[in-house]
Amino acid sequence: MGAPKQKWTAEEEFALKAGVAKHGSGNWRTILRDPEFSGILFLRSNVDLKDKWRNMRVTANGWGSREKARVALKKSRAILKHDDNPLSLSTEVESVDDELIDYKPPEISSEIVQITGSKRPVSKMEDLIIEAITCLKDPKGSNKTAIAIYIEDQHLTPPDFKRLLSVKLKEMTGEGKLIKVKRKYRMAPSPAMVEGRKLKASHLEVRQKETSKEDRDDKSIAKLQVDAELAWMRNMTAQEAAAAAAQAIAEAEKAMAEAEEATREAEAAEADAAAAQAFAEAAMLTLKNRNTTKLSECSMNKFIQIAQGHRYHL
DNA sequence: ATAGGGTTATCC
DNA sequence: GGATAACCCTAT
Repeated sequence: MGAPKQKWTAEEEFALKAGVAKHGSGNWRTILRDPEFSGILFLRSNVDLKDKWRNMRVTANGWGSREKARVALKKSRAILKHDDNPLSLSTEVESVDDELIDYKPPEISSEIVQITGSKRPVSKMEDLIIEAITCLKDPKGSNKTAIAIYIEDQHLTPPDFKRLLSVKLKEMTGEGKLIKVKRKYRMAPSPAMVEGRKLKASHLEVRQKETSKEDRDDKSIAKLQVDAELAWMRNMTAQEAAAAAAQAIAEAEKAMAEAEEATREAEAAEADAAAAQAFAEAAMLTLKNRNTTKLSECSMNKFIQIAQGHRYHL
């Protein structure tokens, strides 16, 4: 009753080879995060990549199977123990890498960890579905189309994505991970949810504080636009996200004040754009200066979308 | 997070 | 039923 085996496509294999060529064997997570490959390998986890690479390298050689390869390796290790020349093994092993692909050792890249404007890589379809349902937060559940649109919005997806989604939804429903009522899917209840409600309740206090602040006079279109974004933030469920948002709002309002200052001399339309951009920048700065891993997936996605909406990129 | 041993599904 | 590929488990 387990999940059906998902065979690797030629395209996926190619992407894996290219990924190893670029980042080196062993840097599976890095390969997965690379926008160049994430679109193709988005269904695979880092462990999947590792396992596949193992399979590929054993079949690429004379050894027909992993078992034989393992035995052969043990043998050569045993020989090494009594051998005066340790190089005999190392050359042999290195050639394995070189034969399969133009393998480049990982170089120290000084690239800053970047969350670019492009879609984020992920590992598994199941995670994507859970993320979509959670973020859509429809109490009655979300239908397949809504889930598909959400995921396609956030991530690069292959042509047969909808079919894969259908298969996975059915599977997860069968496993009891999802509840399906009238073509709508929602998360199956779990003990952890009790905790979630408490967090949501405590967040209400944060929300009300913010609301009073926003009710200030302001007819600027930019302000309204920002309010819409703030409205979303007030709906965030995760406590961490609420904390981050509160700080982002503080930053944004400061930025707004400055932007409005500029409005007096500039054209109104220009000012709106500047204010909106200032907001995105402030929100992004706030996020960057925080431990972003603590943020919920939903909030991160939404922030990225806001930034993209303002054509602002990290 | 990765490596490697172990297990299961699938194909012949 | 064995070989293989995909998946799982666990130590580091």
